Amino acid sequence: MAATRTRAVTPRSPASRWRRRKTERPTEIVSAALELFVERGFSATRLEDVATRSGVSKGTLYLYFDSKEALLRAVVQELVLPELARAEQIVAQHQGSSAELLRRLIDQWWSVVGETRLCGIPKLVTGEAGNFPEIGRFFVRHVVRRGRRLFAHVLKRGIERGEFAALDVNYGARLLVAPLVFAAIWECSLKRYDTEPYDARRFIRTHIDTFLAAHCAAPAARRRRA
Amino acid sequence: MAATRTRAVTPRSPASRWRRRKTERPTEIVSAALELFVERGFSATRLEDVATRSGVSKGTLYLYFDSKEALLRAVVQELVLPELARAEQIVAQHQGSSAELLRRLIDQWWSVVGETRLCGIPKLVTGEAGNFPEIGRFFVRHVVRRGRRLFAHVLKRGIERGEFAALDVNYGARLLVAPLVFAAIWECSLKRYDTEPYDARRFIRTHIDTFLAAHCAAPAARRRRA
Amino acid sequence: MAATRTRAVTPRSPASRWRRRKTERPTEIVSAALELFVERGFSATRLEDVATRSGVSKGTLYLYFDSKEALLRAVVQELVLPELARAEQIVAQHQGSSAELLRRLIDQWWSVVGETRLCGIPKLVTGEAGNFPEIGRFFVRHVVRRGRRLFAHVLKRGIERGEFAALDVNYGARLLVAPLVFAAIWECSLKRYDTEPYDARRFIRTHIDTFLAAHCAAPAARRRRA
Amino acid sequence: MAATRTRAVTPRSPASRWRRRKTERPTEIVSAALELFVERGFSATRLEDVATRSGVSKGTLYLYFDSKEALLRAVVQELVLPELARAEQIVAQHQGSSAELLRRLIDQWWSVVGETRLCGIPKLVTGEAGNFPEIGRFFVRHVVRRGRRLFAHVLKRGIERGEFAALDVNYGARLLVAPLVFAAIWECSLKRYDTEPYDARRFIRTHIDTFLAAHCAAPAARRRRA
DNA sequence: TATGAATGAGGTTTCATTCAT
DNA sequence: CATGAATGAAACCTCATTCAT
Repeated sequence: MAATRTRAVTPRSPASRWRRRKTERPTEIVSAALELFVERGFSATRLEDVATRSGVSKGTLYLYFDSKEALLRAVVQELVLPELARAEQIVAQHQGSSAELLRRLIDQWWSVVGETRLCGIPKLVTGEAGNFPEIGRFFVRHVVRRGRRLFAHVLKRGIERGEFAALDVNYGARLLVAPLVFAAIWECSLKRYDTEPYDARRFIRTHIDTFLAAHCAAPAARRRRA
Repeated sequence: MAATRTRAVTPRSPASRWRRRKTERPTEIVSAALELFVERGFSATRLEDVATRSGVSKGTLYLYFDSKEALLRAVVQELVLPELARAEQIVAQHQGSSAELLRRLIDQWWSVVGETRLCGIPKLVTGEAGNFPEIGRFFVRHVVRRGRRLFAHVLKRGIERGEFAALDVNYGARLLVAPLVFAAIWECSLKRYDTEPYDARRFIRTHIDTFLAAHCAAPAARRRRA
Repeated sequence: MAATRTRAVTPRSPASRWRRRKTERPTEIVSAALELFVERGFSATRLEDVATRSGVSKGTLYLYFDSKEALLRAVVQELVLPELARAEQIVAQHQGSSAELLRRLIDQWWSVVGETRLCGIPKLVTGEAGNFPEIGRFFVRHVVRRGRRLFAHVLKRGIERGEFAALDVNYGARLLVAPLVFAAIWECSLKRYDTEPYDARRFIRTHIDTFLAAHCAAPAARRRRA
Repeated sequence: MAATRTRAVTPRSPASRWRRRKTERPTEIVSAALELFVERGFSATRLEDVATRSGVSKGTLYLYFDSKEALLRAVVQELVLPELARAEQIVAQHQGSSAELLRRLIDQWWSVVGETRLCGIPKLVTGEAGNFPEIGRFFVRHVVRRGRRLFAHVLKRGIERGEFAALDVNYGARLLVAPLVFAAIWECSLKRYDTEPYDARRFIRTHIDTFLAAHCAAPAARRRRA
């Protein structure tokens, strides 16, 4: 067994180097850092590789970020928060049933997290939270709780509208999020080693179907249990 | 922000330092390694700390493990497989309803994984699978699939006995496992930074209740438990 | 008895420490490495000493050489081959008698090998050939055989011109080289412990005189020189 | 390129272990040490390998030798001196011509040095003399000079008997020894990498033939030169 | 602003030596 | 006498960070 460390790191778009403007630099660096942090983990990622992939020199990184840790912080801050804002907008603008809203929200989640590079964020943050408390605190406060509150809000809306059976929305929201996060972590870690058939979309559909089947107030069978 | 790196590492049993204990040593080392790998991540753990915590010298580690990677491999192999075997035994010996079996299995899972040091294994393995393919392959083959098969087997049993509604047991098993793994990862990563009320047992109960509410075929069977 | 290991290693040119000199660095490092490898042997030489003597830091070595072995390879390649080429040129351009050519060749050999730092190369290579087969193969192919061929060529020339008595030029060439190599090894190993009178030049003259006395075909040719 | 370090070291005669008596132990250890020092060099030889090959434990080595260096010293002392004594006896007892004596001496030398494990002694000693002055001094005083004196004595005998032309016996002796030592070093270092035809006996015969052709007083042609 | 050569602290790994048994 | 588990100093090598250009 040997750590897979020698993978070459190639610049993403060498052709466009000459026309890159300084304002875009930090974004490109953060983007390259995300990819490498996710691929290799924080400690195993060398800043030289981040530099190479973002098409700058090692020294340039320090013009924009004070340290490797600051780069990790920037990754979380700049790439995650905008998506959360968009999700909140969806909720704010939604008109139809709460079940439908939940489905849209979860679909959206998977589209922007599960199927993009953001996919690795959960693995990255949970992995490094112990060593970098500030990252952990920031992520819990500005991402985890904000996301949970969003789901809790939708659940509350559903209960108030008589669509969902009563339940503790705190735990309900956590339960809605858990398989999504699990799927994201799976996607960028062990999935590659598993040969059994797996379709992430179908997994997530099974999840939301199960949740709604259990908690939608409508069917008599369900109400009986509650 | 600074990485929390300088936490002192204290020997677990300083009294037993100078006795030859060839058979016990590897277990102690593996145990210390698990704790540190989980606390700090694989790369960030220094072998010197593993040595200190297990009460041996740096050189002694190499009497038992060829490399840091081999130590990681041993951690997974020696600490996880025995628990899986016990879970399989529970299933093999169970007599009552499948819903009951599912609850017992999940309770057991949380008792031995969620509430012990094993809690950190999922975070550890998913975090390092990318850099150590052999670990990833081993874990998928001998832990993930074996565990999934166990849950799938129980679901199949329930369906055949008319207790559960028909469903794809592959995805059903994955859905059963997901919140458990999520809870374990949460437990040893971000939980410490979240001040909102959270009780893991209750989260897991919400999960299994939801699953059974959605998938139990006969209302009668369900009502009996409630 | 104690190994003489703690000899101080002083930088060769401390003044030039902080100038960027990408092109000169490798040469300086190789040069320092040769000296230390010869003084102490390959294994006993610490890279830190090579760094100190060449006036760079430990890390800088790895900007230019992948490993300690690569450094040994560079030493052989960069310092030996140029001298061989010069010797071949002497042979190609020589006009006079073959005996004269042999004398010139051997004088030259001693001037550039026996009396310079290259003196230690035979000891170094023969000592490490067992542990580093690639070094051994390289040295045999590109140095030993090429040198032997050069001497064999001169012998053949002499025989064809009727200057030398017939002899197997393969063994003749080996016999010409042997005392040269021996003298070089002696020079940098045991000589320092021997108090008896010894003059390397005279030893080598004795050698070539003996060889020519035995193999020159025509007494006339020989007497002319005397 | 990688150092060939992982060669297995196997005990030489595992069957006879139980009947080994303590007086033989040191000899066996010294013998194993010689082989490994020659194969791998002094530094690269691990005492554990010496222990394994001589069929004892690592700790046992220290019952007989104070340190690794002491072992090296013992190797030289115990394996070389007896052979020198035998050579001196040959000279003392010889009756015939000096040329014949020289041939016998050189044949003998090659039989006991060139074609046995002693073959590696020159490489070993010249390689380590720099790091272990005591070894160097011992070897020069008790081996090199004693051997040289032996050859010088034979040359003097030949000159006095009118068999050899006059020559400085100091340099003559050195010249006689040089190709022998060279051949021994070649044998255990670079020879394995050279595919060209080579027969050590023939090389040595060429050497002694050349020497005698040059220095035997008999032929008129030779005397003229002298 | 951007570079990249250079640094040096700190990591993993090796192995001569010790010592309780 | 003999063992071999244990040690810890020291080696090779890495990489976040600096700074002259």
